[in-house]
Amino acid sequence: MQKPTFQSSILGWYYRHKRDLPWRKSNDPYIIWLSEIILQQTRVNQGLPYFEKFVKNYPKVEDLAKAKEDQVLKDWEGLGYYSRARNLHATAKHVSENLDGDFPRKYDELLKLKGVGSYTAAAISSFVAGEPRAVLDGNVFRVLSRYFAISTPINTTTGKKEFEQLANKMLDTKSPADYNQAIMEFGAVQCVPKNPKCGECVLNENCTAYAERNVADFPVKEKKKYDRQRYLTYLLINKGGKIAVQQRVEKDIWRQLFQFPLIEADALLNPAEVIESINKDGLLIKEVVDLKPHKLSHQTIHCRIVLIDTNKKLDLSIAKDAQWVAKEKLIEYAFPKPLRAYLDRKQLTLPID
DNA sequence: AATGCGGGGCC
DNA sequence: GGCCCAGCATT
Repeated sequence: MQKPTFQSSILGWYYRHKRDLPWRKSNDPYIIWLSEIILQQTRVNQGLPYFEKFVKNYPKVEDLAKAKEDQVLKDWEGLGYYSRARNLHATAKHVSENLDGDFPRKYDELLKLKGVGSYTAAAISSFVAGEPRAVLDGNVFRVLSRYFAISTPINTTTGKKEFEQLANKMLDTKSPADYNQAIMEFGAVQCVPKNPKCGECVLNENCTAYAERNVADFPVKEKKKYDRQRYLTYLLINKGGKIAVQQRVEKDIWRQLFQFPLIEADALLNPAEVIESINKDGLLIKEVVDLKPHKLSHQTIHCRIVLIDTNKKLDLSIAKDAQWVAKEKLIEYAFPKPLRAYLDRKQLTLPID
């Protein structure tokens, strides 16, 4: 039985090598929850500044509950997976209004919250209440699949079930908080996806994949690949110093973020096609800028910005539901990454007019 | 059971 | 260019 060895080795490694991360200083379920939502599918270094920002701007759950949704989105701008921010806000309101501000600590209660799944519920309940629930994230999948040389694909239902059982079996129920932190930290720092230094690993004596010299083959994952190409021609319409801005509402990427009126088609539109498609004369196209293709995990977005001058009398149907925002106020809106990057660059050079 | 959802860093 | 990351919700 190698379970005690596994546990003590990984815990010992953790106490020697753990990084100094701010959320580890807290035992407040609200603070831990903030960090966990931010870190979903996100590397620690990328999430860190956002965590600091949210703790500073919203020190208590009531502060987050009171905030305007668009402000929460603005604070989340650039972090991606924006449904996390919407669920974050909804849950803060729920806890503040229905639970008397008392943030849940038990696994079953946490699981009911929007945006909290089995991983996050296990993490919070074990960290703040010592509940013996094993976390199962990308790190744990990797460590366990290598240690036991398990070939079941981790992104299948059977794989998830098998690893969940194994993870709970390996859990050190005497110190679930430290053990959960330890195995994730171990995966993030030592048992890394590419080129792990197995020669100096505290688990290498009993690691099956290392013994078989096929560490790189784990974890096994069924790959599904397709890369959708999308073409967004944005109309940056300037009417007397104000810019047409609209909010995305459809169930699609960047929902609830802001943008300029756009035409999505099978290709980017050239200026003549833009004029034709909005069916207006008297527009002055001043500039056309193509952005570097923006790669998401599942699609590549090709963006073109067409700068257009118009006048007060012209009523463009494409900007019908838009609000007209002064250039200097654009900074207050949460934009998708490529548009924010464009606006930031523009800011450095010359005004948008 | 499968799919969609962001952005960044690494190789 | 592909892979992966302190996953979750929806269908």
